Amino acid sequence: MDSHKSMHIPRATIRRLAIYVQVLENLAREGTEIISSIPLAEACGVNGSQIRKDLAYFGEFGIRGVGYKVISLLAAITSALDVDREWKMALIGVGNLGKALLNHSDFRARNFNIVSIFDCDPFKIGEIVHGLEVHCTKEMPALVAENKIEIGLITTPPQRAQRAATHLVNAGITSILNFAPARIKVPSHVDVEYVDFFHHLYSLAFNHSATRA
Amino acid sequence: MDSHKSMHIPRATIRRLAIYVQVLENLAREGTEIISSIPLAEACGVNGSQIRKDLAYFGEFGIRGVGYKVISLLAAITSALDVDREWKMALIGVGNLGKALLNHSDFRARNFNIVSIFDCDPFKIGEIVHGLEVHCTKEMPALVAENKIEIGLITTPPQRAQRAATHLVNAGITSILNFAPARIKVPSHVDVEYVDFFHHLYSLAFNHSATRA
DNA sequence: TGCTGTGAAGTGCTTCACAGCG
DNA sequence: CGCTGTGAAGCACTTCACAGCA
Repeated sequence: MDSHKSMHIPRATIRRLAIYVQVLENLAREGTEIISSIPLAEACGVNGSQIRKDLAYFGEFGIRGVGYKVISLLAAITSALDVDREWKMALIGVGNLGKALLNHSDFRARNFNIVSIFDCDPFKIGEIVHGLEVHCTKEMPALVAENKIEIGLITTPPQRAQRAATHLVNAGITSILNFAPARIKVPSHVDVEYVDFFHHLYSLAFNHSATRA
Repeated sequence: MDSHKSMHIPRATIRRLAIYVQVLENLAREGTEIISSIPLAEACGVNGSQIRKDLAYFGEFGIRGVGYKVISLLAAITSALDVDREWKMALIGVGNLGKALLNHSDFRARNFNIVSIFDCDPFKIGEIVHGLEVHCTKEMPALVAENKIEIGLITTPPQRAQRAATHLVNAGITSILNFAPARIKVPSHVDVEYVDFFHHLYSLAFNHSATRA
């Protein structure tokens, strides 16, 4: 394992690191101090070597013959993911979903903060929602620069998701989390993640029926 | 492609079918009648042969030299996924998140209906939330059987997610959608999907930092 | 002629198996 | 002695390339 910075890290590894964080946080809360790869893997629902290999992309964090210190492993992973600092976010689409997210206190707890909100409905612009003024999308470039916003959340209806994405990209945003049930087209340097729990319900439905076929 | 029922279908294919449904629904809404695999693939963010191969697991739905009829392909996929019928669901954990989901009208539109809700807080039991009475988890086996519930939604805090899962499994549920930020342990015949958008934020954060390193 | 459906080739991730260290 | 870290083997999914049909 040579210079960790230069090598390609699988997408699948990154997704699992988020799981490890979740499980390690719960272990830390319960007071577990040391854990070895196999029980940690079981708690995460993966294979033991998987964890060791995933971690190896970033360095050596374990103690041979012993295991991993929960607290310091957690710190190492959050540092590797760069989620041990503040991230500022913009939200576009102040409807039901947007408001529900603004009420979601976990953002602040994890240092992912929504600092500007936007809508294209003239009746909503100027309204104060959860302490934030709803801005017109025209003001996005200025506010993104001014507030050092790095992530955009799309919570519009599907018809307006593409327009919202384009606004974000034009404002200089390169990381987008899209809650709208629509795929969006963005330049290749922009990174998009999709959140849609109907996808998960569809998987459950299919497997349910396949299992009982 | 012989008898479609018997062959193994990759998890990855099922996940993509949900994307195809989403995109086809939007195409249908915009009035597109026919689409061929390559433009459909672009709209979905995947490769053209990927779509053709995914569909081949279930049958032949295209017209050679022409493409796919949007409406009938949509019907074919929703039928293959078994999401063209009603699914009844139970929700455990009537907190902020649980209430937000109960208000989420898309469930009804897609025929995934929450028909019973549970909590272990004695102060909440008996309360009416969105037209449903909050039940004690003890009543779960009876209500699951009576209402023919097939899917369980966990919206408890992480500490109580495992207990909620165990209640669901004991009540005969074999499909669980877990919104709590904790992994749960269930027997191998039970299928669990996890929804946690912090996982997606972590991916965005990592890629953001990696790209600019 | 154009696009689907599909075997074959290619790729990347997962798991194994064990050397190496605490 | 036990568990980590890691090359090598295995497996699953993706992409290619084209035969075959409308």
